[in-house]
Amino acid sequence: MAKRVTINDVAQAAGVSRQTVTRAINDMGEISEQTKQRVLEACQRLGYRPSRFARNLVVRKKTRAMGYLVASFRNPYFTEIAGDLLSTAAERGWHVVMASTETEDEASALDMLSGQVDLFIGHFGQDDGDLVKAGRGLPLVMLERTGCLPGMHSVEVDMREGVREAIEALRGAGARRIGMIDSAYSLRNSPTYVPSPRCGYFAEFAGPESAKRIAFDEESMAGGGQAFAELVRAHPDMDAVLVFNDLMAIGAVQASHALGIDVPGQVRICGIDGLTLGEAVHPTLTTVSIDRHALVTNALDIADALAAADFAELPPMRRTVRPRMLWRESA
Amino acid sequence: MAKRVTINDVAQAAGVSRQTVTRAINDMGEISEQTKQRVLEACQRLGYRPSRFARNLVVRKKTRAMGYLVASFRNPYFTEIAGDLLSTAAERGWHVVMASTETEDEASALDMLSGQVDLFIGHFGQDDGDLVKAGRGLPLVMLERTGCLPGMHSVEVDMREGVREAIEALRGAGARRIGMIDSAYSLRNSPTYVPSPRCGYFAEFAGPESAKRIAFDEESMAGGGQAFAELVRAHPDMDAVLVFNDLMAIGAVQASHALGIDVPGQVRICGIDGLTLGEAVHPTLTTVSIDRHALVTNALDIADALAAADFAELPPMRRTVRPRMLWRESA
DNA sequence: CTGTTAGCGCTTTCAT
DNA sequence: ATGAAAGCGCTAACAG
Repeated sequence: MAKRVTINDVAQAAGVSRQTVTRAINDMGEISEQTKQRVLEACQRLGYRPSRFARNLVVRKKTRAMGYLVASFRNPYFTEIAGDLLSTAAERGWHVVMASTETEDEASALDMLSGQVDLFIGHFGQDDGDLVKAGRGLPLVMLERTGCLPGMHSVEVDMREGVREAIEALRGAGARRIGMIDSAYSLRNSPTYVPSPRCGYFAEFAGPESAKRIAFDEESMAGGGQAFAELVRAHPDMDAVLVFNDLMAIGAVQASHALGIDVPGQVRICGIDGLTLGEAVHPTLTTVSIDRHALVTNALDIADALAAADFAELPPMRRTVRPRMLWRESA
Repeated sequence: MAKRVTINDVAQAAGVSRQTVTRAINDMGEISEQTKQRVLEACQRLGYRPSRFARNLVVRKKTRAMGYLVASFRNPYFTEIAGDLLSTAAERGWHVVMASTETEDEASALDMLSGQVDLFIGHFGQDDGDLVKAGRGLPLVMLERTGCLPGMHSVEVDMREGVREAIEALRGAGARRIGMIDSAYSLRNSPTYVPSPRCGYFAEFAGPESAKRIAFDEESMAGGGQAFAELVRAHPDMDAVLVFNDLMAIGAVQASHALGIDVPGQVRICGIDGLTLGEAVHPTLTTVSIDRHALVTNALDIADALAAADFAELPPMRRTVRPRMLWRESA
């Protein structure tokens, strides 16, 4: 590996001092146009690139950076959050370094980014201990989950309340035999299916006999369609279904056409998330809407608080966002 | 602004030297468990966070970072590219700092990131000059566009060929009076609508009389639906329409239901992009598909080449990706 | 207008 | 097992 071209090399080549080189490349004035050109020409010739680390080290202006772990780029729920986070973070003077945990595991993503950022934000799935270790002890702002270790902060979504409201609303609309389509996400970490928290709340509020009407599949439109077909076949009398997320719910709505099932006449479908995309299907998707903007804003408030304390370990901060029913056509 | 807590402060507080602190916080061994604990406790107490800049400055391992400007998080085309870029970049040892240019303009995004990254990648819209200036002369890898200034590299998509093929295919399927739905994006920078390049190719291949059958609207499903309605009203005899992108095309397909127009029987609809989402509508969307993965891979090849040259100014590199028809049901 | 001096905060030798 | 010295590459503050 050839030695790096530094400001000294350029200074020497141009026959000036380092300081003059600095003045030229940052056009700071106090330099004659002639020498400036000579210096810039030397930079060009030597292929000089200033070290961003050296510069940031010496410049007082503190640049704050957060690492954001994106769970999936295939689910608009996460990309909408990413977009919101990016623009809001920029407004508040944050840089956002992103990593995808779709292919890579969370720990290695944290590990990779730990030298580049001041804190992490994301929807985390791994164990608390692994996370702080991989993150080199940097603060973590956890979305839709609570952590128990020091340095872990969180923005929760009160999904228990959301599910309760949805079940109640479906009942109010006349539904009697409600089913649920759950995510098979747990299969990624465990050999056997474990109901998601959302599914747990469903069981809690929909009553014990409804626990039979549960199907699970991968978190995609196709998965949702699949599970819906399965559920309808096994329980022809089912008159409503709560779906783990909108992506799967949209798949269920699509599948209903192929299966010749009238929605909401025969079966009511209710998703969770509140995606805009839910308006693109027929019938449009009724859903438990999560306020993504509030989620992001709360997370950034925590980030700002941490920054104000120079990222020292602070007592855990917790915020909660309350979802609300978004009544459209499918239920 | 309180002075930053440095390694020296910790060393002093723990009654050891800086090096010992380094050993403790990076668990490097050659240190007694006892002093290590004492040092870590002091770190905790003082709220010490190592400076990532100082560390990166002195560590030999070079970390490479790219700035990626995302045009929109509301169009899956861009988020799919983002996801692909993120995972591929991680594999190749790159960090990706992202900024959204949906709310912020490109120049200020570049300016903001210029101190944090080694090069930029993105779908750029602004003038070459503004871009290099805002990017502080860092190399730019432009997606679906060519730049003329030194330091600008690009991965083009041969959309002229793509549109030619689409028009030909529509003609081959029997279409005679083809229209186009264009993006109104130009209105963002100019006071009056300017046809996009895609629309230019359309005019070139669809013949002069088709130039009357052009409508434009914002790049969204709603915009596509709007434009489709407008076009159908003005030209009831139109038998096919090429749409600027899949998002708008999906909107057009949705609108066709409301308008009672049979697709493809009455009007054939062909999008551009090749989104997976095109399979979620009925009828599924025929489209000119762009290989996003190839786009990203080519961009990263260029990035790697630049990194290999320590980001010195290299002669412009250009790659081209060829789109291909993806024949589904809507045309 | 240009050069000199003095660090930024950390890790790497190399002693001890 | 610990400490001292020597920078990493750059810019701020002052001289001249």
